[in-house]
Amino acid sequence: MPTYEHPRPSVTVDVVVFGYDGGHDLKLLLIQRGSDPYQGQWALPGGFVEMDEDLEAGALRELEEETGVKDLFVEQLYTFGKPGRDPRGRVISVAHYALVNLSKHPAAAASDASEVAWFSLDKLPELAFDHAEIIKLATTRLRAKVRYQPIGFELLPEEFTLGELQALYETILGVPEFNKRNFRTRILRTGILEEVGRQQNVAHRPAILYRFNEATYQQLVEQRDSGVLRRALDFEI
Amino acid sequence: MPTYEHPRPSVTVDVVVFGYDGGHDLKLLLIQRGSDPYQGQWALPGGFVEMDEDLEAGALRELEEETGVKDLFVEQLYTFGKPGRDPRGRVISVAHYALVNLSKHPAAAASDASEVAWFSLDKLPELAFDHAEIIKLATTRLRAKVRYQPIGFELLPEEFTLGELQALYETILGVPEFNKRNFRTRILRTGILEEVGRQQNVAHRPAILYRFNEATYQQLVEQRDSGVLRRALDFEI
DNA sequence: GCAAAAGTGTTGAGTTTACACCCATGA
DNA sequence: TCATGGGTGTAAACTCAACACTTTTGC
Repeated sequence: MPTYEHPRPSVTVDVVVFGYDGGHDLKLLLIQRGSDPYQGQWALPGGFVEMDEDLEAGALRELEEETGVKDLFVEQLYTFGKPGRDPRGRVISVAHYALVNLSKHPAAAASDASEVAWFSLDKLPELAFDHAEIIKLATTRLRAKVRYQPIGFELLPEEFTLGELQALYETILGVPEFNKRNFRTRILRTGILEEVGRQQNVAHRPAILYRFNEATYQQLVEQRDSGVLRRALDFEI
Repeated sequence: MPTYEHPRPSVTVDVVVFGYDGGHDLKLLLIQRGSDPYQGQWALPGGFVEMDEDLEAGALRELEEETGVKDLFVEQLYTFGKPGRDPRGRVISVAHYALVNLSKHPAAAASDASEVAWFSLDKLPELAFDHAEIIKLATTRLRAKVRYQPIGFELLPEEFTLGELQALYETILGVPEFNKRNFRTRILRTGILEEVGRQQNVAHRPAILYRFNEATYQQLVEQRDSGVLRRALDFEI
């Protein structure tokens, strides 16, 4: 059965971009739609995938075209394909999420789309299509993932203090504040942080600056994969 | 920009079906391709998605058409879209994985495809397209997921003993054997098992039969979502 | 000296691991 | 009575959570 006998849906790639600037909330990058459907409404950056590009590459391309933001961590999230989710016809969207540190990637500049802005994750505007649902799933995934994989580091500058790291975790997970002592012990125990210096010119004891050590992390992952199952299972729930 | 201005890729849904029959290995359901490309080679069940059907529904439809297997747990896995993964042109595959207990769903009967068979997961034939890669990802996901979500129950009959459950976990995770005492304590502590009787006619002390209690599980999930974060984070690695 | 945030010691409660043992059944 | 798998008691090792305390800086 050759391909051309089949009706073909359109395929888009959309990106949920989380940004962090050290504050007490996560930001989300949205664009204002310049044309119908949903003209004038806010939506996720994204667009139709090209015939000769990988999905992730398409996501990054659309993101740069529409918002000017590039060079960030991106990962596939889920594919949304319910018939009727787009009034133009059958459109299947391969959704991605991305993480970015706002101090490295300054204010997104528009080009394709009429407007681009960062919104606080808990003060989002009304969204086009099923994008609210996509964002909800991305948020859930981010919260789950940050607890067992060091993706949080993508949201921080190259060098950071343990206080900053802890504030980030509290922000992502939305918990009030957890015990400093125990947070430090846990993070440092993993060995994935590397000391790189000390804070300067702060009106308190200067904190040690750390950097994420990817090599050590990879070692840990391999150790785990190649046996030595610490706990057989863990219905943490 | 209306949809029809864009070139459209084809979209397929493929399913990695894991089966378990109580033995010491997991099985995988494959079909032998009846036409080119890859004619005669083994491949995942799947096919082109219809214009008016949901992705998951398409996966289940193709699965039933090609193998006769139906009524099983299915979940989206990942979308594979590298250009060149299908010699017919741009084909994007939304891969799913499914779990099935072989005693409930007897030998798959062919219809569309020329042949259908269950293979042991560690003795797979050469596979068409990038299906080996898809299976690898599905296996990784299954192993990860079974450790924190009770999906294992989909692979067992309605009622089962703790011994059977433990054997299943050992099979999925590929570990030699873990401590009986501790496995039992952990599973029972969660409260998601419900006693339903006792084994009959076995040449040893009859085991208690259990059933998975979905209601209790849902309660646990809600408890977790609505606060009471037991551990703030857990770089288990 | 004071405020502010960094960083540390410690202890009781709780959890995990490991091993040894007893139990009920059919053959 | 034996073999087989089901099921339990428990103690030492370890981990977690919580709290109070000391340190270092700029002003």
